[in-house]
Amino acid sequence: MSDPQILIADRISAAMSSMTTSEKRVARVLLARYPAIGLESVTAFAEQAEVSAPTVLRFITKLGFGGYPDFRRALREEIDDSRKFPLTRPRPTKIDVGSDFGNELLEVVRATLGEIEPAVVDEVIELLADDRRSVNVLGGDLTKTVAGHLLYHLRKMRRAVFQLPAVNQERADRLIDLGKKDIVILFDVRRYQDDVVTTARIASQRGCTVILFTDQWMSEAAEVATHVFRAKVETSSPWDSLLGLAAIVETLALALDRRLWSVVRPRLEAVERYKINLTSRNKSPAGDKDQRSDGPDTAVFESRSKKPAV
Amino acid sequence: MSDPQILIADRISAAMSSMTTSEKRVARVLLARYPAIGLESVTAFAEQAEVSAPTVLRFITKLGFGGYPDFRRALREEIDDSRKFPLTRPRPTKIDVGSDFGNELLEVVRATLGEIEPAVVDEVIELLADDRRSVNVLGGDLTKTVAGHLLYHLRKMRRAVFQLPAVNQERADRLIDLGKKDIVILFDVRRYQDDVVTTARIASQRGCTVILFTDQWMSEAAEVATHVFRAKVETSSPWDSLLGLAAIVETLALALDRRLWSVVRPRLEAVERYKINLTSRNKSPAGDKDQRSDGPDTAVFESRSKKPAV
DNA sequence: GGCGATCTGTACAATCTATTACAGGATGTG
DNA sequence: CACATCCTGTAATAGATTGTACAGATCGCC
Repeated sequence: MSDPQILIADRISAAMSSMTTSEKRVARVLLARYPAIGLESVTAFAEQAEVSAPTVLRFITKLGFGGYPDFRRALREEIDDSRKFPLTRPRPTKIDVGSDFGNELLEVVRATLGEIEPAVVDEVIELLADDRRSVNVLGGDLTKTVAGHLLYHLRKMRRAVFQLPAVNQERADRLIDLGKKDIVILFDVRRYQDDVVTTARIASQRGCTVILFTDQWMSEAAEVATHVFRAKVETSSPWDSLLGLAAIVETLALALDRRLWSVVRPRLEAVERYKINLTSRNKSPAGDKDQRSDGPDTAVFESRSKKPAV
Repeated sequence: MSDPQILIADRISAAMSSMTTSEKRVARVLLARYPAIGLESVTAFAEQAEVSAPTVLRFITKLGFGGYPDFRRALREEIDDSRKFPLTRPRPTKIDVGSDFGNELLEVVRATLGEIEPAVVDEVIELLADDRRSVNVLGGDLTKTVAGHLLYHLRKMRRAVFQLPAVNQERADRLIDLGKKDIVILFDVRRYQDDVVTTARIASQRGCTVILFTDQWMSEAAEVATHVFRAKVETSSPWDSLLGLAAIVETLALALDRRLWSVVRPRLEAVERYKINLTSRNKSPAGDKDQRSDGPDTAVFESRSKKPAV
C-alpha cells in the first residue's frame, strides 16, 4: 500500500500543473465530490466529469496509480484510515506561512477572535434573529467590502436587510424612517469617517439599536453604540487589514445560521428555485427539479460549448 | 434515493435479529470496517468476513437493497452527504466563539497562504505595476466583496482600475473593448458561476491576461487563466469563508505597495488634497478626471462635527 | 439415530468493467 | 498553409463481477 500519510487529494493538487484541460476537469469533479465519485465505475465517473472513460484512466495513471482498481483501493484505505484515526488526521498544511506578513495576518485573526465577548455575540444574534426588526448596514471607504460580506450573509438568512446609501442625501432620506424596532450596523475603522459617526448619532437618537464594528482604537461612534465589536486591523503593511473584521462577520454568520437553521434551510431552497426560474427563459414557474442549468443569459454569455460532437 | 438521514449502519443494527450466524459475521465485519469494506467487490468482502459471496449477497438483500451495486451506491451517497452537508447532522446549538470555529478560520488563512506560489505573486505584481494595462475586476455572488477589497487597494495605487459590470449586457459591452494589454481579474469559488467562467473564456480569447482567484476545487475558468490563486474556503460552517481570499488580496496589496512605493506615495497625497477640496464648498481648485469621491456632503452629514451633540 | 428444515458453499452464466489500440481533431510552429 | 505534436473520443477485447441454481452440510427435534 502506498504511503497512507499523503492524501490523494494532495497528490491531485500537486499533479495539477501537468494535467491537460480535460484531465483538470476530471480533477475538479473528483475533488468536489471526493472521495465518493472515485468509487464509482470509470464509466460513471467519466460521465459526471463529461469526458470519456480513457481520459479518466489517463488521469489516474498520471497520479501514479497502477490502474483504476488500484486507485479505488487507495481511496478505500484512506476512508478506513480516517475512521481509525479521526484525531491523527493528517495535517498536510505547511507550517510555514511563507512570510512574516502571513504570520501577521494570522495574528490579526487570532487577536480579533480572542477579544470577542461571547455575551455580545449572543445578544447580537438574538437581535438579528428577530424577523420584525429591519437591519441597515453601512460601511466606510475601506470597510464597505466587509459590510458587503455581512450583508451577503444576512440577506441569505433573513428578510428586511438593507444597505444604507453611500450618498448622504439618500441616507438621510432613509434614516428618517428608522425607529426603535430597527437595527443599524456600522463599520468604522481608523481614518474614521465623520459621516459614519454622524449616522451612528442620528440612529441612536431615533432609538435604533446600533451595532458597531470598529478597530482597537474605537471609532467615536462607539459612544452611542449599543453593541461593539473590536477588531485588530494593524499590520506592518501601510494598508490596514480587514481579516479581523471578516472573521467576526463569518463567526456571526455561523452563529446566526445555527440559531435560525430551521428557517434558513427552506428559505435557501426557495431562493434557489426562484433563481432557476429567473435564469430560464419564459418557462412557467414549474421547474423544481434541481437541474444544474448553465444559466442561459445574454447571447454573448451562452452556456458552455462543451460539445465537441461529430 | 433512499432517505439520507437513516444511516446504513443503523439499518444493520435493526435487521441484526433476523440474521443467520454467517450473516451476523458479515454484519460485524462491515460495521468494523465501515464503510470502506462495502465498497470492495462481493468476493473481497466475503473473504474478509470468511464467508462465501452468496452469503454476503443474501445479507445485502435482507437489508432491503436491490442488489450489491445498489448497496454500494447507497454507501457512496452516504459518504457524499457527510462531506457536503456536515450540518445536516445534529449540531450543537451553543456557540463558542474563538475556539473551534476560530481555529478553523485561522486554518483557512494559514492553509491558503501556505499554498501561494511566490513566483505567481511576482508575475502578477509585475503585471499590476504596469501602468499602461487596464485592470478589470469581477466577483461572483459571494466573492464580489473580496473583489471589492482588491479594487479598493488597486484604485488607491494605480490608474485604470475598473469593476466589470454585474449585468451581462453591460459586461459584454465592456469586454469588447479589452485586448492584449488588459488584465482581467476574476473571483470564482464553489457554486461556480457560469457567467464568470464565460467571461474568463471571452477575455482569454481576446488576448487578455486572466488572473483567477478560486478555491481548492478550481473553477473551470482556471482552464484559460494565465495566473491562478487558490484559497481554502471550506470550514465546518455551511457558509464558505472568504478569509483566505482576503488574505491573498492583502498580501498582493502589500507587495504592490512595495513595488510601486515611489509612485503610490505622491498619488495618495494628491488624492487627499482633492478629497479636502471636494468636501469644502464652492472652492475652485484643479479638477482632474479621477472621480471616485466619497460623495458630496449634505447638511445632515456636515463634515468635521466633532461635538457629541446630544 | 433419523428426519426435516434451514443454512451455506460451489459452479456457472450473464452482465458489466477496465483497458488498449487507433483515428479524428485541435493546437501551435515554421 | 502544411506539418508535427499532442489531446481526446470511439470501438473492440480481455477480464472481473454479480447473481442464481443446485447440492452438500448443519442443526434441532422427535
